[in-house]
Amino acid sequence: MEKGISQAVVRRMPRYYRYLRDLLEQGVERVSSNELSKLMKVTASQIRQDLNNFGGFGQQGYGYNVRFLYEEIGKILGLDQTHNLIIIGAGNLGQAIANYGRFDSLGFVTVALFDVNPEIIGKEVRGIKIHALDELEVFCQNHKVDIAALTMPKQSADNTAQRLVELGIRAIWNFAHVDLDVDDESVVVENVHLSDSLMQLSYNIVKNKQ
Amino acid sequence: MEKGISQAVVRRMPRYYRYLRDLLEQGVERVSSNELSKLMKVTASQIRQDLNNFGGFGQQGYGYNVRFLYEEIGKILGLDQTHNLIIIGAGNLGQAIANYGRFDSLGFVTVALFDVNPEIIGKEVRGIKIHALDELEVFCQNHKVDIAALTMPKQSADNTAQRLVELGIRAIWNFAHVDLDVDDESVVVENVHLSDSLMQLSYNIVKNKQ
DNA sequence: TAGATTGTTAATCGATTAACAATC
DNA sequence: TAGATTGTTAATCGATTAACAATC
Repeated sequence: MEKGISQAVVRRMPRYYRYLRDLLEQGVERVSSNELSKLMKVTASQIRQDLNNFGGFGQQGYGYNVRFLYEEIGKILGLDQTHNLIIIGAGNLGQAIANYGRFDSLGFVTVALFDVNPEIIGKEVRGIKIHALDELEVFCQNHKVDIAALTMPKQSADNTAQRLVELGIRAIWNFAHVDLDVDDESVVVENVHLSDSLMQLSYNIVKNKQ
Repeated sequence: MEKGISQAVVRRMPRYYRYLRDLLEQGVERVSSNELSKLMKVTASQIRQDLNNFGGFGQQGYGYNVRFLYEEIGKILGLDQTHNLIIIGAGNLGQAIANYGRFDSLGFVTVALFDVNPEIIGKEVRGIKIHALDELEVFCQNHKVDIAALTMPKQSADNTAQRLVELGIRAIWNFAHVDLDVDDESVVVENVHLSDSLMQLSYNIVKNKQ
């Protein structure tokens, strides 16, 4: 359907979504690309171009209806459906994600955690059970699982990713800091390399100092 | 010094750094842009262009010395110096960062956590004390603090960022999902919007399904 | 209708890739 | 020296911005 939309555009959509929710909460009914551009510090041109990749959501002479646009972007981002999430690696980061309620309100529901540490297997995080990693196959065969968050050491990430692909997972949200080697085109991989981000920060500090 | 280098290039540097460390650990001494390009799945041209923004690290007919290049990129990223980090918001995510030993080995040392919750103030995470947020000013005046990680609810993020800027902090690593309004050009802001990343993932799942 | 603002085409800008002379 | 591979310039590609006709 919407083919060939660049990831540069896609990456900006959540940000629009965020600003529109704020406007909505403030009771603002309509917004022009110009007003939004001032708020978001991007060009009005970019906003109109970005949105028109997905359809004409505005009206000449009026602008955009905030609620309508908010909901449309929600649909574009797939937030109108529920995504079941499992978390592999129930360490601090895994538990942080499991505990983060906001993801639920966006439709991302954590259904299980997995770990290899016998001391935490069987325990619960916010009512969600920590399973043994060995049970991954059985669990995935018996539950609908859309997304797996990998919050585990990088040594076993590649192997686990492979198992997940074979189990027909749709997407991997990878926090392990390797670049996963997933050939299967139908599996979406999104990397969050926190240390890369910290290094970029550090680069900019050093640059600023000069 | 190195002026006008685009963030697109900077963002790729940590990735080079990662691959070079892997090569180093494997005992590889030299690598050509062509070999590296196959490994990293980028063009050799891009590698050479990227690196030459910072200087000529290679040698015609030979390629790049892995150890030398690794160390040079480390310097470019400011990893040859220690950065002191404070974490504001000692919830799951804050504690996950404090517990993550790898940052230490990159020279990012967590020196304190802050929170408003009296139940956790005074406790420790990996030997690092959780302070009352009220003590922020006193702490920063008495310790060298380079980076503040904001792992707190978005409601108070703007206000806290302002306090940090006034305290002369160098950089803010922002996990609160607002776009911080920091005017001061000398303060580096790096945003990590986990929910944005999850929405991008979700977009790509929906797109793939069609 | 007149004014406002979109949707969309055209122009510009920047980033990526290709090519090749320089040189180890 | 000959072969290999960089550093760098030129060509291409894609993304952003500007402009404006369409239209509410």
